[in-house]
Amino acid sequence: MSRITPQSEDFSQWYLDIVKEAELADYSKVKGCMVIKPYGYAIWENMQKDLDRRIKEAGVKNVYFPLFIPESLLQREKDHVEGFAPECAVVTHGGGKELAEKLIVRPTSETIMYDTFSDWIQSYRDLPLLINQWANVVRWEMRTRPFLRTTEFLWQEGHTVHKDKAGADEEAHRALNMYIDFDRESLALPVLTGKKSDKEKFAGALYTLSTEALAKDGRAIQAGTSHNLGTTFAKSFNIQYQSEEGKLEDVWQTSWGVSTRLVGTLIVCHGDDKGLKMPPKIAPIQVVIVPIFRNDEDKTAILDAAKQVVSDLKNFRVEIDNRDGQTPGYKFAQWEVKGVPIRLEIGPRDLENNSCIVARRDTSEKETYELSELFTVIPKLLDEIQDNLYEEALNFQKENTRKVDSYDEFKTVLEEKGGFILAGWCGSEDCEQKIQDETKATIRVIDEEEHIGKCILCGAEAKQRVYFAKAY
RNA sequence: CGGGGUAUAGCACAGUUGGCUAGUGCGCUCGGUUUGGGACCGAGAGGCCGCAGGUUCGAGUCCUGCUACCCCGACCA
Repeated sequence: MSRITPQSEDFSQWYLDIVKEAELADYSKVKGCMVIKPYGYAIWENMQKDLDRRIKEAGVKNVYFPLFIPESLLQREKDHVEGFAPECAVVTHGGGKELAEKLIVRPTSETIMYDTFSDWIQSYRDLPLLINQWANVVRWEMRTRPFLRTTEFLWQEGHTVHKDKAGADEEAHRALNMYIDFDRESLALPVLTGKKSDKEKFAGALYTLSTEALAKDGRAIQAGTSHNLGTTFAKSFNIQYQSEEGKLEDVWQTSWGVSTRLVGTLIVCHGDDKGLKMPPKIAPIQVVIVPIFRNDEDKTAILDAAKQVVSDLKNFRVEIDNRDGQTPGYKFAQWEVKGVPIRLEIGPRDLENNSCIVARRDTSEKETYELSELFTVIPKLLDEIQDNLYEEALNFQKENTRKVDSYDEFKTVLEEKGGFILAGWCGSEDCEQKIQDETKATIRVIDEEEHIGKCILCGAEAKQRVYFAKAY
């Protein structure tokens, strides 16, 4: 097995090495698409389970809508279609004949869902409508990278319908907070949150809220978004309800989602030169046992001890690596690439003392424990590792978030350090665009809506204070 | 769509001014020695050299035309 390129040498190559060496995914024969392998899929599956629980706790029901969207339906909302048309895959033939109406492979499901929502909703008693879908979507992006940007990706899209702005605002923020909690508690990821600028918001939305993580190469990565769609789609898709007063009113809507990009986010935020570091909460394997033996007697005794450990830790995801033909050193390295939080080494020396070696992936520390105390030690250690990963990521984020007062300083920090840069902004799209053209940095989120200070580019009174960064 | 590159075994690559039998490392199979930080020895299996033409006694190698993929931009979860 080849070694991994160090992060400092070529981050992009390092990333691709991890995806390959940790057996997360392969390139597929279909351009821009990937084959997600069992280990990579298991990570996504664990995220899915965790998030699905949170979604259901909020009273949101799962549904499934078709993959194909009739072209006319997608075109119903002007801003939305302008945003998505260039990246749509289109089906023109079916049953050997040219279709009377082209079908768009969904880039997102607003249009096809909302056309149906207009039938589902008549009265204020039908609201709020809280719907979620786990699905695949296709966006024909020009440049792709496994997990971080693929032509086809898996995601969760929540779609809710409310009586008024207050209802939609509340839901958009509830979803955002759900993502913040999920990122923190399960993925051990600290995120920056806030509103997007108008230029960066979702096509057709009133406003977009975002969670932004910071990769170890200093670039921002959008982890999740939550949109207040206002009444835009209500008007295009004719979704109205009769209020208590008997009047017809437009509904207010939200949509929110996270994707398989989160798997890539884990890699770029937690990974090191040895490979991936999986947060215990969503690690496919939380503890791996590597038995070490010279002969068959040792092997039998050690495997028996290992099986006892598995049963002591039956509430955890524990695996015994009893493969023949690989040396322990090889196995150690391989499980480190895959980011397994805890490794147990059990050999003849340990067995004599009824003990084993416990190695942490996050700190590389090794300690010896009695076999009989593992059932109390391991759960504690897993929590500790989960917390430690969050702390490390948080420190990194803090160290790489800087405030600047001038454009020169902005450019210097961006070039030399990267990370999030806090700066004043006059609110004009011209300045935003110009900064992007000159530096490649974009506004990730708005920090303060009202701000006293100057726009770093034009020097006018700043309306807002925003976080800039180069982004994935 | 611009700029750069690559195409040879599952993967990473070498293959000279054309030369006869297609190479190396990793991985894989078998046998043995090993096993506490990516083991070693030996024996094997595995190829339409991206596709189509052309030049030549002879093409992986030279010429022409395709096609695909990768990297850097523009677009974006």
